[in-house]
Amino acid sequence: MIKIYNTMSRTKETFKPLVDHKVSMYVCGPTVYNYIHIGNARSIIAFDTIRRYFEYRGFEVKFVSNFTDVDDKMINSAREQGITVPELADRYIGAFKEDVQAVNVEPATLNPRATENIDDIIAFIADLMDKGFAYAVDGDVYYRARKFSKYGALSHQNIDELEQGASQHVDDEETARKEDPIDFALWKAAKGDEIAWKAPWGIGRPGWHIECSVMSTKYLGDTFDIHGGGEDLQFPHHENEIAQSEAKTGKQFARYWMHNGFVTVGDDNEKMSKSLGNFVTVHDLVQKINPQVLRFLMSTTQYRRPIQYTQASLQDAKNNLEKLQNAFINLNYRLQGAQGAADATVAEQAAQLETDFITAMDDDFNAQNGITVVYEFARLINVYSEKTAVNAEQINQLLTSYAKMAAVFGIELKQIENDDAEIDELVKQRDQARADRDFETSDRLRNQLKEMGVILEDTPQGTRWRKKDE
RNA sequence: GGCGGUAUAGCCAAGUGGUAAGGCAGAGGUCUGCAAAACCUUCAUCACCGGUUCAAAUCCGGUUACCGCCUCCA
Repeated sequence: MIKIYNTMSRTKETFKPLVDHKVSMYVCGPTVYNYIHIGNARSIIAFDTIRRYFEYRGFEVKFVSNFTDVDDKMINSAREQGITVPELADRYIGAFKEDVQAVNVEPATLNPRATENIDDIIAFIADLMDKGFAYAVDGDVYYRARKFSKYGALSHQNIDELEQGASQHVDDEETARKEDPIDFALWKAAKGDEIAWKAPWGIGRPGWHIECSVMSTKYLGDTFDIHGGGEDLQFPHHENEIAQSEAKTGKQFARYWMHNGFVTVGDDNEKMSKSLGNFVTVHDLVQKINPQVLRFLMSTTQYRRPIQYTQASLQDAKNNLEKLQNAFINLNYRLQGAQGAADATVAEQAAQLETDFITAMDDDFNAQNGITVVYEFARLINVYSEKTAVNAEQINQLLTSYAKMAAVFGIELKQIENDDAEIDELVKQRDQARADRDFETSDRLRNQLKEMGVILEDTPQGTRWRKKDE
């Protein structure tokens, strides 16, 4: 039984999908006006891990994540760069896809774009106007938040206690146009010659919140299983999505609300964000480090907990990842000449660990406990690897089971593939020197290989080598 | 002001009543010609104060510090 912490109820609830063995998920995607930073990546990776775990447990997942490809920031950024908004969007959607692929995120089932759904958005807004939940003022359209009685239920806010302008992001001119300061924009009238579409109430573009209501219900149905995003989206974004969607359909919107914690930086553990300027982009980071290390750092903390991004945490992730990879390599290496009988105790222990893994992950995707089981599996494998007699079939079973677990976290474990004749030759020469007990020569050769970034490992089955990963 | 979250070893971190998982780093050891990899051993009384209980990191009350949201944000 998978349990999910539902932000709406603030408790862990047993997950019961709308349709047996299927999960429908919608996760709010980025506004594509620049590269994503590792805080954005955290969210994407957290939900990718959740999605992968559902798949591990045999669910079929329909995963929809949008691109916000028109808004103020898009318009301003495009203007500054002297290109059109669609050009800007195409550029950064391309970059987004490269970045998430680098950290091994499975492609979404669908990545709808706001601008490709304008007709649906207009129809949705028109419906809200008909139902009395929306009103037009000088080409803008606003939602009457107070009319939706459950407004504030998700974030557990009382409308009357919300402090106006606490975030210092209110626009006084806009507030003056609204019936109530709490109302939010569904449609924004075009200023000047900026990108715009024609709607019954005037030329303009959709507000931010409406696109998610439209695209999620369009592709997943009026009611779907899971809606996710960063915890900063709880209010107002997700609150507004609920208000819009449920006012229109009269049905429950998302059934489980999941929110991931932030990546924090600096001594005071401040939230990483574009507006604070304290961010590291995935694009830059993966030039410097193995993307798998970033993936590992991001996916092995429980998704609701914050992650501290520091050099030390990165180094930690690198060491741990290597440890897991080494176990795979060590056992894989024993495949050659494996002729022993299977070990029943080992098989039993492996089965137990699989059960432990499920127990850990079923509890609201507790990755920290899940990864602990993977470490234990690695130890089991290493111990087995050192046995004099091993069984090929058992090796394959262990490796498959182990790799499947690791894959939930987006960790790809694979055999080292060496195809460098020059290195092979040097290794061979060193082996000969060792056989001749000419250790001066063998050590010289080993140092020479080290200079080339090659690590040697002498095992009872022979010497093997691998490139040192920076 | 309102709502919420954190505080566990040098670092990361699990743990919601029964006597502190796991990983990194460190120390010692095994294996090795020496290494590497791996394995074994070792390393904390849980921010503070008070209370409930046979028993609390875990429950209650209070204090302190830090973080997030309150119409840009993952």
